Amino acid sequence: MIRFYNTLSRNKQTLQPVQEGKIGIYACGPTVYDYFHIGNARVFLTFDVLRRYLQYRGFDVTFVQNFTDIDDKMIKRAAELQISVDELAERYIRAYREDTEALGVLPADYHPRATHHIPQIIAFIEKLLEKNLAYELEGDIYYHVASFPSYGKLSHQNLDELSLGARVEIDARKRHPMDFALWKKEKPGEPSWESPWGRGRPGWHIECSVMSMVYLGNTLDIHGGGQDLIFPHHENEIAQSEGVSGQPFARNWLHVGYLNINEEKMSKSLGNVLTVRQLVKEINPLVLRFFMLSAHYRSPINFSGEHLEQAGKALERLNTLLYKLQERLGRVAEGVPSAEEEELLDFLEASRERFVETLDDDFNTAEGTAVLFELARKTNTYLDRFPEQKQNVLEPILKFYKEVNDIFGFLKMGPEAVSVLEKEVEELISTREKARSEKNWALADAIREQLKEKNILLEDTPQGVRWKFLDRENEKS
RNA sequence: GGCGACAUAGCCAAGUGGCAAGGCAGAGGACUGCAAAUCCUUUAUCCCCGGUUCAAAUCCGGGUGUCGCCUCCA
Repeated sequence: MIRFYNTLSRNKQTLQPVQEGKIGIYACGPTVYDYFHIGNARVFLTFDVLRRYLQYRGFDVTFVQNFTDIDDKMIKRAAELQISVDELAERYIRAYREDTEALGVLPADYHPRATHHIPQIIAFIEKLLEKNLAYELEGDIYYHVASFPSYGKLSHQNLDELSLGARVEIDARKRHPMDFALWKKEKPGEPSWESPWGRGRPGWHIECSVMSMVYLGNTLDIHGGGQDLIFPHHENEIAQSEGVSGQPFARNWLHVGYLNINEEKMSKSLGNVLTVRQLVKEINPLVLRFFMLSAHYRSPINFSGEHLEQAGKALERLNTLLYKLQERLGRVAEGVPSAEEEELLDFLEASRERFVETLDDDFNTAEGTAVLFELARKTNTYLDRFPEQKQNVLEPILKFYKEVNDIFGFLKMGPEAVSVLEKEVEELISTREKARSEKNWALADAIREQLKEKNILLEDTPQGVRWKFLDRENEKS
C-alpha cells in the first residue's frame, strides 16, 4: 500500500490509480528563460526518483513535465538578449537537458511546450467561456473565480480571505480581484497567435491544465511541483480543469519543500541564486543527489558547503563498500552459506522489505538511505571478520544496492568503480610492496605520497594493497 | 489581517502512542610499520507549561521561537 501526503486533503492517502497498474504524473516544469537553480533541481530530482520508484513498484508510469516557453519573463528576457522568444526557449531547453543529465535526472516521457499546444489551449478556453466560467474583457479572457464554488480548496483559503490580504493593485475592470488571465491580448512586438478573440497569447496557468489533460486525461494520479505553486498556480489549474471536465483534476497533490541557501531564501534580490550549471562545475552532482534525498521531500532543506561536505563523506562510506564488494567478488569461495552468512542474507531481505515499506509511506527517502547504511555496517562486519567470502552472499547484497541505485541514482556503480591502472602506476605499487616487505618505510611512504598527488589513494589491508581514485570533486564545496 | 509549516545530540536528519533510525563531527578501544578503510564502545531531560492515557517526541490546549504562502517564483 503506497501512501502520499495530499496537499488537498492534508492527509496521507492511499494511492489508488485511475487505471489499475498505471500512474500518470504531471510535474510543473521550468520557465525556460534562464538556467534552472538548485531549488528547481530539488523538484526535478524528487519527481525523477518518485517516478523511478513507482516503476520499481511495478506501475506503468507516464511522466509529463512541461516547459513554459511563453510568458512575461520569456518576453522580457528575450528582449534583453535581443533574440526571439523561440530562440530563447530553444537555448534554455537545451541547457535544461544538459543540466538534468548531469544530475542523473531522466527525461520525462513527454516534455510538452505551451507554444506547441495553442489550438488545444484555445479550445479549452472556449469551453470555459461556454460554461460561463470565463469572460472577455477588451481582448483578454479572464477566468471568473467566483463562479467556481470550491475555489481555494487546495490552498485552504476562501475568496474573502484572499481578497483581504491582496497587496496587488486591483484591476477595477475585472469582476473579481482574483480573476486571472487565460488569454492575453497581443502587444506590439510580442509573439501572438490567432484566436476567436483576436491575436494574443495564453496566460500562464492554462497551459498546465490543457497539456496535463491532453497527455494524461481528465484525472491525473499525481500532480505536483514546488510548494510555492500551491497558490495561485495549482489552485487555478483546478478551477480551469474541473470547470471544464466536472471531474477531480488530480488524486494526489504533491508539493516539494523549499531549498534555502545558508538559511536564506534564494532570490535574485539577495543575489544568492545558485544554478545547477554553476554548481556541477564545482561539486560532484551525485553528492547533490544524495544530499537532497537524505531529507524528506516535504521538509525545507538548507543548502550549504558544510552540509554538502557531510553528505559527500556519508556517500563515500557507501561507495567504499560497493568498491570492496566488487573487488572481493573477484576472488570468492564457493559453498553453502554458514549460519552467520545466512543471518546476513536474512538481514538483506529485511532491509529490502524495510526500504520498500518506508518509501511506500509518503516517499520517505531519508529513512530509505538509513536502510542502506545499516546494511553497509553489517556487510562491512562480514567483510572484516571472514578472510574469505562467498559469492552467493556478496552477489545478492551488491544486487540490492544496484536495485536501489536504479531508483536513487547516487551510488558509484559499474565498471568505473573497479578500473585498470596504468602500467606505470602498477609498477610503482609493486615497488612499494617490495619496499614494505623490506621495511623500507621511507620509500613506501614516499611512493604513497607520490600516488596521492596523482589522485590515487593506497590502502594496505590484510588482503593486500588496495587503491582507489580520490574523488577530488567531493572536497570542494 | 487570513492560511500554513517547522522546533529531536556539536551539526544534518528519520520517527504521528509502547525502552529515541541513520549520517557527519568528537571521545575511547581493536586492526595497522605509519596511514587509510573497517569494526566495537560511547555522546539526547525530543523548545516551554498544562492536559488526555497504563504508556506521549508522537494526541489535545496554551505559550515562545523560526520560516513560508496570501504578488512572478520550484
